[in-house]
Amino acid sequence: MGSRKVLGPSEEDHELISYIQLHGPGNWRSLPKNAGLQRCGKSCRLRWTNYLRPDIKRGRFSFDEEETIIQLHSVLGNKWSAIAARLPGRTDNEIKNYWNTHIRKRLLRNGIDPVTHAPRLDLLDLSSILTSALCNPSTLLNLSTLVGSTQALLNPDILRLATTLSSLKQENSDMFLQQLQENQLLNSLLQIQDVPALSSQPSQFQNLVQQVPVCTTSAGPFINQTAQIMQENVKGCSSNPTSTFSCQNSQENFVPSSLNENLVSLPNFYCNSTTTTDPKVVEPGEYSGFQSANNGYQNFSIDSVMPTPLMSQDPLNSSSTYVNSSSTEDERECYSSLLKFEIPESLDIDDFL
DNA sequence: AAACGCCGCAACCGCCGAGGT
DNA sequence: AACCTCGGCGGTTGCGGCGTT
Repeated sequence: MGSRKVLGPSEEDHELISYIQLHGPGNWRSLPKNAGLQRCGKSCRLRWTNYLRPDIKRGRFSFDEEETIIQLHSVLGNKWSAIAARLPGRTDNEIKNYWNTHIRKRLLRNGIDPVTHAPRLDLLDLSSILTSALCNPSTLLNLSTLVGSTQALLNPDILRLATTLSSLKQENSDMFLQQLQENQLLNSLLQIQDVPALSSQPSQFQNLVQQVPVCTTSAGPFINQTAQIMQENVKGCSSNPTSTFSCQNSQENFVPSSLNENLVSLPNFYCNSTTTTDPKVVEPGEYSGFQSANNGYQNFSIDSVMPTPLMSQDPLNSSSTYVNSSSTEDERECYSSLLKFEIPESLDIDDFL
């Protein structure tokens, strides 16, 4: 059993299986001695738990399993054994390998940090750009130049935001800066990415958004629109106070999503940025909690500003903001499917909360 | 067709912490 | 408190498949 890429049980495996079938797994340290195996106990245990166990499920991960892994990983982190406990027939090692070779790479390709499951703003350090450009009047950073030079890497909506902020700064920089600092709009914009925290404390975030007053400067309409959008989003996320994770949709076909119903929503950045003219139609009964609550804002929204998996953050493929509905393999990778998500009933949420 | 490089996967190793004695 | 056993995790290894040159 020492050689790799063993597709079938070796003679040593048969001995191990026979022994465990007779005596049970029991004491792994004494097992190889009792079974006459030239292995350490740990090696036997790993071989058994990762390969020889009769309930091991072989073959490619199903899409449901993949979704479950992503969802559980977003909550549990690298606790592979805990994730494996929720995936019957799959081992922690198998899940870990699959994560590292497939899911992790795909999340990275889509601009999602596989560790935090948050959008990777390091690809576009918007916070530092905006802070530098807007909160430090002495800075002579030409944002337009910067935006132009990085245009190929950026999401169009982010470009629009940056350009708007840049022009507003030029038109009325002092007043806008004052408004910005007073209202902490920037912080609000940046904090919105912390969706788990937002979801768990929607009221605080709503208060923060509602603190944004009506503006009378040239930046006013922009800020008002932003605040309105944020409020729309927050309403969706906070209208169900009993749902810790859920992010309610404003659409009529909203399906309540609470842990009590074994449904767990992905963080908000998994939401579809429905900038397309043909938004995903969610059938009644389908889980729609991942959809953006700001469907009315197709040209500008917080959701569309903040990177999502549906926005290709891949510098090599930044041509489209929309869902890539291409090949079969890519079809599996299409995060639109993540809009529909269900945790198996066996999942004990309380265990890891 | 052969050589080469890349990638996926199964398996292993070292370290560490938890729990029991 | 010290020791032992077990289990978990991150990282690595090595083989085989596949595509490219």
